[in-house]
Amino acid sequence: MSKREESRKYEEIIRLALERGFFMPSSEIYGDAPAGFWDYGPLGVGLKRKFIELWRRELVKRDGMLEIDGAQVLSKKVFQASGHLESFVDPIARCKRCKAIYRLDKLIEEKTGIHVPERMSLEEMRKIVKEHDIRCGRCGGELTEFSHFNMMFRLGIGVIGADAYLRPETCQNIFIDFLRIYKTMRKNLPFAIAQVGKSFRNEISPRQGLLRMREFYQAEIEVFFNPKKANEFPKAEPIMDYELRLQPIGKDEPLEVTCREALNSGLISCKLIAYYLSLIQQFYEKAGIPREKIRLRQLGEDEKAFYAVEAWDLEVETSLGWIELVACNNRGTHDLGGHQKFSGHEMEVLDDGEKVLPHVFELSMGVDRSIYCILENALDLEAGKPVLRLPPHLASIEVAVLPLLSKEPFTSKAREIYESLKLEFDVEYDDSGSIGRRYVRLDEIGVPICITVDHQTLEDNTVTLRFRDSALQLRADLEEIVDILKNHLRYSV
RNA sequence: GCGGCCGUCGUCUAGCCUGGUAGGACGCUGGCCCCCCGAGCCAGCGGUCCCGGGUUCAAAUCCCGGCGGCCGCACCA
Repeated sequence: MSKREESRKYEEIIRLALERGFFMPSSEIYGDAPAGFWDYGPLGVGLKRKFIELWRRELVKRDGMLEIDGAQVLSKKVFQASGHLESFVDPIARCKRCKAIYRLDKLIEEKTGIHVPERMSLEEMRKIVKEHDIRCGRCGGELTEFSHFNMMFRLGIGVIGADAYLRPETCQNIFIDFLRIYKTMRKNLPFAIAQVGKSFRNEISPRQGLLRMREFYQAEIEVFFNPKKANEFPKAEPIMDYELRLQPIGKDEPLEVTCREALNSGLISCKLIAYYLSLIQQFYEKAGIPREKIRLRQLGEDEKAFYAVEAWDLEVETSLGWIELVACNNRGTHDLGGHQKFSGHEMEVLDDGEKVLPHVFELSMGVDRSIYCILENALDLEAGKPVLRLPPHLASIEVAVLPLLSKEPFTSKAREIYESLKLEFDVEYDDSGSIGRRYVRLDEIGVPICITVDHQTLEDNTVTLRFRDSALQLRADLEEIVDILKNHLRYSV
């Protein structure tokens, strides 16, 4: 694909999204609409719901996870304990003269070569700036307004305006609810808690549509386990021959290695992690992303989040490069340990008579980014007219019912079929314009099957089924329609 | 946040330089036609010209500020 064709793909997705109602900028009719906020339209909602249903099926249900739905506003202490108040932060300074804003740590490292650790105080940085006479790189002005920019949205609760924050990741609910869930849901280690919901990050410069938003959906899974038993994991046996696409630190390309090989060679630290990496890779294959466009890239020390011990990013290749869709982190005891310390509640649990503070392995998925990647992957521009080749089980509209001619008795018969299907399937009725025009329009929004009422229907109660991906047509008796649809639209494994 | 380019019906765009009634294509709606892959004909709908301010008799057009978009830099726990 040429560079021009690549950028065209992104533009085509945006055009399709705006023109057909997948998603749109929020507050777009007002001039002061801030960047990084997007609304899902009718077709986007359907796609997102089905994507999340697939996640629920292939991860939550498959693995017997518990699911919660937590508050988006959490107290200040939650983020003291999680480290976000201190670490989810960039040190910045401003030029007195030209008002340019600099990342202080980056500026110091660039000018002096001094490595600035995460925890260096503003005072220390101010001292270094003074000693080395670091000035504005643009105009040579003096640096001022040393401060931390925290990327969490701060809120004031109630009349006194008590400090609270919109969660920057959904998983903190899982950690702070862990104790009650453990005590009430009768689970033993290892087990997982899942949650899908909104998170909020005050990005400095959000760009590229659904790929970087200030308000976005995450679907997160936190697996609690005893670190001593991370290799005693019978569930992993059936996937030991499954081939992961791993890209370890220092490699430029992913390797196809079975879980068994990855474990034997020490690429992956334990069976538990190999198992969950397999589940997440399989999930994206089932969402229609070709294997060769998926990789699990290991993150080095400089790239990992402040809480991560071992980190793999599931990435998908698009016209815009490799996009990070899922952060797979071993968070160790960072979170339960932090909450134990700050709340005073003991988070240790009994495992075979032994008290352990569970370790946590997470699969933190970006839903909106995934939706973009699925759309881009599905969009076929080769045919001259765009065709959205979504997996049938992700299509917002599953079936369209069309009278061949927009007149009686075809329309009544088609409406009758539409009425009989609309509660069980996501169906649309369309009688506008010519049949060819309707097929093209329905292809563009990814409807996998059309049912056409034609002359023969009136004689023998059969209809034409027309398939999006092949453009093939076949006749079917109305009696068997429901079975055919169910078969074509079900999750394929 | 910085620099460059840009912002006009749902979409793509002409008009901007050189100020004077916002035009086209596609789409959409209705009708005719009665049609299996964007047919044709007729009629119609659709625009705070991104927002605010300034200059002017007059601003889509010129100037300033803001917001947004794209590209590059930076950022992306």
